[in-house]
Amino acid sequence: MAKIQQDATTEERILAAARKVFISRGMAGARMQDIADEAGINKALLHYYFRSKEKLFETIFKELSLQFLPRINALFESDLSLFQKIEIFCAEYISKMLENPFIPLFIVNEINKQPDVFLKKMWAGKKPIVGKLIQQIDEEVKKGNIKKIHPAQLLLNMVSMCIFPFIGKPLCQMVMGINETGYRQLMEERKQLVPQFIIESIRK
Amino acid sequence: MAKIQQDATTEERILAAARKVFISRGMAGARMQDIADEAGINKALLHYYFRSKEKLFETIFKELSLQFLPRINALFESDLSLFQKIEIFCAEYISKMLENPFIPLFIVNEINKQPDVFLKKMWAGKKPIVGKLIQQIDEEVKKGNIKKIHPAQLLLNMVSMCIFPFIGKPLCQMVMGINETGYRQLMEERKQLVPQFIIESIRK
DNA sequence: GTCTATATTCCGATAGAC
DNA sequence: GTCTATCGGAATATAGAC
Repeated sequence: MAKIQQDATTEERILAAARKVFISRGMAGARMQDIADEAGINKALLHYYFRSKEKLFETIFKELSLQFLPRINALFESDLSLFQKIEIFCAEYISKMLENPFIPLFIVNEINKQPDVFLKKMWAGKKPIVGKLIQQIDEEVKKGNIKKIHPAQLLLNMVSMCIFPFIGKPLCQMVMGINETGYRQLMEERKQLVPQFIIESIRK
Repeated sequence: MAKIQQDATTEERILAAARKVFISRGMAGARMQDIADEAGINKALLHYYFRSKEKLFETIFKELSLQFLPRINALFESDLSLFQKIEIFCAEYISKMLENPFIPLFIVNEINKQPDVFLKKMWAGKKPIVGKLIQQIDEEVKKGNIKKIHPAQLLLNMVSMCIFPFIGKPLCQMVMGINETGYRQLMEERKQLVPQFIIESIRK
């Protein structure tokens, strides 16, 4: 059942296969045999390229969980206005997740399984920088431009509305009774709708 | 490492232990040995009471995922106003999750691992009934009481803001740099804040 | 009902030929 | 680099004594 592109190098084929299997089954549920089958190679070759299942997982997790961090940090630390940051964040983030709807659940899930050392090992101190954004929210409140709100709550609302619909995708589809197309339409709409929703709720 | 109450029956001790282990590690990550240790009994007894790991998991998953369904359906199908339903749902749901912060991720995660047959087997047709709530939103829009919004989007916003902060708990704590107490305070605040936030965003 | 001991299957990892 | 064959351990499940 090898579905990975045949023209890629072996290492690239392994990575693509590992990405697919780890995302859909998680570290504990993934099998090296499945990854090998998916890559169209032998199990032993996995260990030749990556010493162990853990090392392979580490590679994939780092890649997936850190891929958007530079862009997010650049956005949040930029000199754009608060409203502009909200609009851009929602639109970009939802677009990215539409390309790969199962990545957020994969990441959140693995983080929860290893609350302690995990992140220090995987992220080595890297994390989203929200200081300036928080400060901007506080300033807008003080200036009287928006309603009084705890900055962390506003940030949490924004992130929740962007990410949860992907984390709960199957559940959403079942409850709403919609198919793949209906789901995608809903998500496309949210790129504009979520920022509107947030801005309406905080403006005076 | 038996931490379960000693006065309970063996079956109850097994269920309590299984709940704890399955919630924190998931079906694939859980070990029958861990459940036995947690219950303070022998591995073989698990198979005596529940034929297999799968049967035991099924019992726990059904119990946890269906426990709030009757109350939610009763609320959504009631004759309360739209705003009352939003207020009660958020307050009750956040309260319940504060007692057991890891249940939502457990459920969402397992659902995603078995998109197809899983729910039919586990829920057997049961699911949240949102028909009347959707209808109420449509009516309020038509009456001109609230802004024009797709009912599914409003529902999705509400559910996202209630559930995601628990699903992403460790991530939230890390990004915000807050401890357990700070996190709980934030969640307590959200019981009032989320309904306010929603109502502000849709009222004209 | 509860235990110890054991069967059985599965899976990550390695050895060694090509 | 890539394969086949196999080791060794871990995990689910069962047998059988008490």
